[in-house]
Amino acid sequence: MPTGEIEVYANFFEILNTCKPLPFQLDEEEPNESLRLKYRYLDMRRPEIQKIFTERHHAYKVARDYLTSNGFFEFETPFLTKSTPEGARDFIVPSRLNTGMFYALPQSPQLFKQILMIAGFDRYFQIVRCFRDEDLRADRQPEFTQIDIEMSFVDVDDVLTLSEGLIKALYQSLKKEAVWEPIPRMGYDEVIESYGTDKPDLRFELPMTELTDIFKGTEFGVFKKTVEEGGAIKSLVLRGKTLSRKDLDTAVEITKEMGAGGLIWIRKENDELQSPIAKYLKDHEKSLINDKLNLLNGDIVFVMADKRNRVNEIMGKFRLYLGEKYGLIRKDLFKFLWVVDFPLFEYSEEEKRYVARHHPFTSPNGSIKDFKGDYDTIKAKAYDLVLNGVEIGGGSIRIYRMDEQMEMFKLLNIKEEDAIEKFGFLLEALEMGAPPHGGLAFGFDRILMMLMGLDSIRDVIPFPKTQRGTCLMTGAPAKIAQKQLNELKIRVTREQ
RNA sequence: GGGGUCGUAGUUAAGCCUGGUUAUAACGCCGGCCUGUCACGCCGGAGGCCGCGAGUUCAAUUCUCGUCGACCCCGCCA
Repeated sequence: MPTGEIEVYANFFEILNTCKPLPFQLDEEEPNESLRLKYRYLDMRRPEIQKIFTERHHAYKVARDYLTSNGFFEFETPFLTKSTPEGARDFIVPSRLNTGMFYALPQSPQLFKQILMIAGFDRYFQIVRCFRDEDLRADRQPEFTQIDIEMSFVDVDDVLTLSEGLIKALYQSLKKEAVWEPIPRMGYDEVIESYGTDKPDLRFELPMTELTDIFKGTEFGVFKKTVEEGGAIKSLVLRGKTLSRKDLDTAVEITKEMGAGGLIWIRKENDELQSPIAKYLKDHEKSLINDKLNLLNGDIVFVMADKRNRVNEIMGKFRLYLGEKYGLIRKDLFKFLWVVDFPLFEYSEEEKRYVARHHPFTSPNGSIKDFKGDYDTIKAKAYDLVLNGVEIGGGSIRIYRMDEQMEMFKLLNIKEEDAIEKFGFLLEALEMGAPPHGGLAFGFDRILMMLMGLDSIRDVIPFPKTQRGTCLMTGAPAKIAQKQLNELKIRVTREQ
């Protein structure tokens, strides 16, 4: 007892097991992570870790209760399934009974849940492991858990409303705090133009303001060129902070490291705009900048000019840098945001073609048959839920008609025979009275991590992998016996 | 594939920048003492290929390069 107030008088005792000195002490400072992972069972005895996993347990229950009470049925879908093109790299499992053939572990149960809609179970959910063979990050593991949801006869609004109820229930369970106002929604285009990313951290303001129009007739070479070439000139205004000349130079340097051609700063002091490019700025330009940005003395404006998507991308990163460096981020806040109206397609530099931004079963806004050939502007009925700059969920309304789905494959340059080979079962099912349907999936581990205020997804996973995808406790992955390889008719041609 | 941080007793750290005595501390471990413990106390002790391998140097824990491992980031993650 921590209080030391209770004493036990024993009449008899028996030692059930003994304990060697532990490789690290549980009540002292945390040992380094590799030791914690090697002896995960000892690490997990610590009260902080016990708390994490009891909370995780409660969160499963909250999700199951919420979805069950909303008429959802829980299913299990196969882990040994078929590799699908597009998307993340699959984990592969060789088949012994079918030599030379391979299963793939699912990146998500996407097609199965659509099939379940066609099977007449109008509301499906599953708390399911997903597998993606990509490089790891602080918030990414090769196997992770999703709360996967699919509903029939719904549109975007229905899915968002239902999902919002779930996230609020989880929030309440984890934060022990009553729930807040509706989660705001923003269109993808607006989010990108304001924050330069599709997952903005709204714990601080600092949106970008576009100044391109102001510089229509500028004499400053870089800006002039940008305007002529159809680029964008955008600004961030840092208020109430004092920056030295060195701070400003550092800021310029940072953006260059991020890939910017350059960054201009303008400072308002004594009602004057100071800047390295002040001499190129005409009076009316200065006053337009001043008015548009409502500048006060002491404000610092950072201006970048480049191709539009480049400015957005780099200023988005720079915004985060400023937020972090100048303490603008309110760490105590939880700022949710629905990002809606994603583009249907995006151009893949690697493949030199347009690919589905979400996945190839995502419904466009309207009929695909109205597509006029402009891959860049067509929107999808796809949405993401963002929390403090991290994507914690996403989904879409699906295509539910065979002809539309085939058209989609055509636009993605996927040959008909390939489509049939890969997804024939889905296409066939779509022809047998498939209802309109859609859904989403939450990243369960990420939600737990965020709401518990932890920095790593590994902290909320009982037996996580290291950044190189190994398990320090079991030693996986490992070589297998020659006999096993023989049974599978697999030969290893090159070892590490 | 690329960039970065870290690696010193069982554990957590200091020392390294600026190379040179016996590599320091706390906790843990071992032994002794203590008849009311409960973060016990007191006394004593053991414990180190300073991740590994090269190089520079009269001399490397310290400087350089490589390598292995953990972590962070870029690419990648529909």
